[in-house]
Amino acid sequence: MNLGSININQIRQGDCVELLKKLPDNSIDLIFADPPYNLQLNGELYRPNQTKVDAVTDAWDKFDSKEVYDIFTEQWLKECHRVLKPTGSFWVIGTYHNIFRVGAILQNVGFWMLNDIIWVKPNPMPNFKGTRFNNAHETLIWATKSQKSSYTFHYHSMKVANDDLQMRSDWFIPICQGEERIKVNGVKAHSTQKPAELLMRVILSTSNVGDIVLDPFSGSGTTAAVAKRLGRNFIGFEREPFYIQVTNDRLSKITPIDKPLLEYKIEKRKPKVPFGNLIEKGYIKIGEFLYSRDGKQSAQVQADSSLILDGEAGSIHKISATLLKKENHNGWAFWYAKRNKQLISIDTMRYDFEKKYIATKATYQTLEFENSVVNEPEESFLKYEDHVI
Amino acid sequence: MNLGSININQIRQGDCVELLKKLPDNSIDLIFADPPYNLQLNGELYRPNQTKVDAVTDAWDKFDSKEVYDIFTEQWLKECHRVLKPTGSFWVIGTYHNIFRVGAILQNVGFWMLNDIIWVKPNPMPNFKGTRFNNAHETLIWATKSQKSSYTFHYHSMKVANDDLQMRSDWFIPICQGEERIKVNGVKAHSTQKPAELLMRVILSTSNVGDIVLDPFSGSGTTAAVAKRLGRNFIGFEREPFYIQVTNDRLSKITPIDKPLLEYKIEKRKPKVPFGNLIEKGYIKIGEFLYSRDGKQSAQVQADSSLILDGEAGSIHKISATLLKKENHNGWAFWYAKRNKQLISIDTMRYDFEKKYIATKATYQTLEFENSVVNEPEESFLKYEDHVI
DNA sequence: CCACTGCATGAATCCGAGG
DNA sequence: ACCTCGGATTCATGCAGTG
Repeated sequence: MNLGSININQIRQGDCVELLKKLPDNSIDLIFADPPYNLQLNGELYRPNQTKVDAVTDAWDKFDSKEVYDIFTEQWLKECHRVLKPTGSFWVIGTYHNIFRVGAILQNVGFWMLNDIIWVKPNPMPNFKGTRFNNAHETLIWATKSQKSSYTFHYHSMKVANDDLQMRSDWFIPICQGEERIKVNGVKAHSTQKPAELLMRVILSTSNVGDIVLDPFSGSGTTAAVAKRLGRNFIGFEREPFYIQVTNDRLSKITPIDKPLLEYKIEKRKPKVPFGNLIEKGYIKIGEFLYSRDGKQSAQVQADSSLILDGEAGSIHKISATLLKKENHNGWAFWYAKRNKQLISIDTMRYDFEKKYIATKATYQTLEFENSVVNEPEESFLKYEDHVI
Repeated sequence: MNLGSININQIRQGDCVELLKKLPDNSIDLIFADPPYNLQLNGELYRPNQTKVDAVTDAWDKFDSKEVYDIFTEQWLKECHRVLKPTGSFWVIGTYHNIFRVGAILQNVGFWMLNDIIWVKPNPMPNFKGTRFNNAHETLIWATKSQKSSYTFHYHSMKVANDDLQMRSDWFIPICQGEERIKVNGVKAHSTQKPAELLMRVILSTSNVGDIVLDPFSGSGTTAAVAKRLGRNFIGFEREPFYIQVTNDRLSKITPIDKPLLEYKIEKRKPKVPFGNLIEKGYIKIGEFLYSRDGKQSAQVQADSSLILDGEAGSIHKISATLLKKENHNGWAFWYAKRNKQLISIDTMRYDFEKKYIATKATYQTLEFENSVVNEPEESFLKYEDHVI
C-alpha cells in the first residue's frame, strides 16, 4: 500500500520537506509534527518566493537564525497543509522557543486553529539555577486545513475518558521515562521522546481506525508506534538512520489492538426517539396541548405529529422557533406536556421512554448493541397514565 | 511625578501607541499588556438551556484582518520595547486566537522570552456544542528587553509561595467573578476583567516596591489596582473614558499595603555560612580530613580554613577543582566529613547548622495569608556531636 | 443561622447531514 | 457550494431566595 512513491506503514529516511513533496495532495488524515527547536541546516532551504537559500554562505550571513527557522517552518507547514485532507487534523507540538513562530506561520499558511493544548508535566526538569519559572509544560496546536473544514472529533469518547466531563485543553501527562523510555546501550535513544499517552489522546480524539497518520519528524517513532497500536496506518519521515532503526525495533514489538475494541461505541448512539414515536406509543396524545415552560404559550398536537399554533402547522421545532422569533430552535427543549397538573418536558419524557423501552446496553462490552431489543414493553405507561386531553 | 508628559499613578485616556510615544526611552520597570485578542466570532451562541452567551463583541476587539492585527501588534510592541528599561520585564496575555502572532512579533521586535506561563482556569466556560476541547486556559509570555538583560525575579519568594517548590509555568487561578467582578448598575463593567490574583503573581515576581508598572491596555484597571496595593507606581493607557472612570473608582478604594510587609525578606537571606564559620563553631575540626564522595580522596583542614592536599593549600573550592581538573568547582558539593563512620556532606552539615542556629524569621509574607509560624531552635547539636577527629 | 435549590454567567473563533 | 431544517449540546461558582 502506498501514497504516490511513499509506502504506508514505513518510516522513510530523508529530508522531511523533500519527502512531503512526494505525497499527493489531500491524502493524509492526521499529521502530528514535533519539529526541531534548534534548526540544523542540513537540508536545502527555500525562501517563500522559492528562491534557494545557500545554507552556509547566505543564510547564516544575511539572516539571523530566527529568519532561517521561519523559512524552514513555512516550507514544511506549507507541504503539510497541501497533503492534509480537507477533513484532516493537523497537530504540532513545541515550547516557547519555537511554538509562537510555528503557530503564527501555520495560521498564515491557511490552517485554522481549533485549540491550543497544554501538556502539563507533573514531573518536569527543574530550573536548576533558579532564574525563571520552572518550565513545566509544552504547547500543542490542533488545526484544520481551513476555517470551513469539517473534522473528526470524538467528543463523547474524550468526555467519557475524562469521567464524564468534557475534555479540557490542559492535559496532565508525565514525561516519558522509566520502562517506556527507549534506551540503547543504557543511554536514551532520543532526547525528546514523547510519551505514548500524549499521542494516544491526539490520535484517539481526532482520527479513525484505518486513517493515515503522518509524522514528518518521526524521531523515536512514538507517533508510528501509537498509530500502529490503535489500528491506524502511519507514515514517518526521519533524517537519522539511527532513529529509524530504533523505531523499526519498536514497531516490530507492537501488535495492533483488536478492531472491535477500537470502535467508537460511545459515539454511535442511536438517534433519539422522534416525536412521532412518542405519539404512536401513546406517551403524547393526539389533540392534547403542549406548553412553553412558563405555561403561557401552547399548541395542539395533530395526528401527523405536527403542532398547530394560530392556524399555522409545523414541527415542534418550527413552532417553537416561531414563538421565539428565531430561525431555528430545538423543540425538545421548549415544549412541556401537562401531567398530574405539572408540566413535564417532552425531552424528559422521551428520555424516560428510551430508558425503559429501548435496549440500552450501549456499553463498551456489547457489540450487539445496534439492533437488540431486550425488554418488551411490559409495564403500562403508569407514569404518564393520565395523558388524556 | 511624571515621565515626560505622562503623569505617574494615573490612567491616561487615548490611543496606546500615541501615548506610548510620549514616554521616554528606558523608563518603565514592568509592562503588563492585555491587548485585544481579535476573537472572530460568527453568530450568536446559545447554551444547551437556550440562554444566550454574552460574548465579547466589543468594537475594540474587531480587526479587519490578521494583517491589520499584526501591524497594530508590531506598533505597540515596538513602543513597549523602547520604553522598557534594560532591566525591565515585559508581560503579555492572550489566547490561541492571537498569542502566537503576538509571541512571534515580540521576538522579532527584540524581546527575549524567559517563560510562557499558562493561566489554567478551574472554572472556564464550557464548550457548549461539543465541538472542541474546552478552552480552559490563557497564555502569558514573560520577556526581557534583550537576551543579555539582567532582570528582577524573586525566585525564593515564588518558591516559598509555592510551598517550597519552584514556582511552575502553570498557574491555577479562577476566573474573575463574584465580589471581585466590577459591576455598574448590575452589569459587568468590562467584558474581560482579569483576576487580581494573576496580576499579584506577575507584579510580585518580577518587580520591586517603587517600580513603575505600565499597562497600555488598562481596561478595568486590574494592573493599576494591584500595582497600587503592592506599593508600585503605575501608568495606565485606556481609550474608553468609561473604563477609566471605573478604574478611578476602583483605585480610590485601595490603600497600599504597609512597606515593611512588602519587603522581600526571603530574598534577603544572609549569605550562607562560610566554611570558616563551621570550623569556628566546632562543626568541622581543625586537623580533620575531608573526603571525596567515594572516600578515595582526602585533604586536611587547616586553622585558616584552607585545605591542604599534597602540600598545596587552597579553599575547599580550589582544592576540589584541582582534584577534578577543572577551573572552578563548588567545594560544598564535593567534600564529606566522617561522622560515625559515615561520610556526611559538608553542605548538609551547613544546611543543618543554618536551620537550627541562624534566626530565619525572614519568612515570606504572603500579603493575604497568615504568617507562617517559626519554631524556636530546641534541639542541640546532637547529630554532629561526635565531630572529633 | 444553616441547608438547600434554582439560576445566572464567564475572552467562544461552538452543527451538520441531506437535498 | 448553498440552503434547509432536525436536533444535539455545559462546568464551576457565586448569589438570591426559600424553608
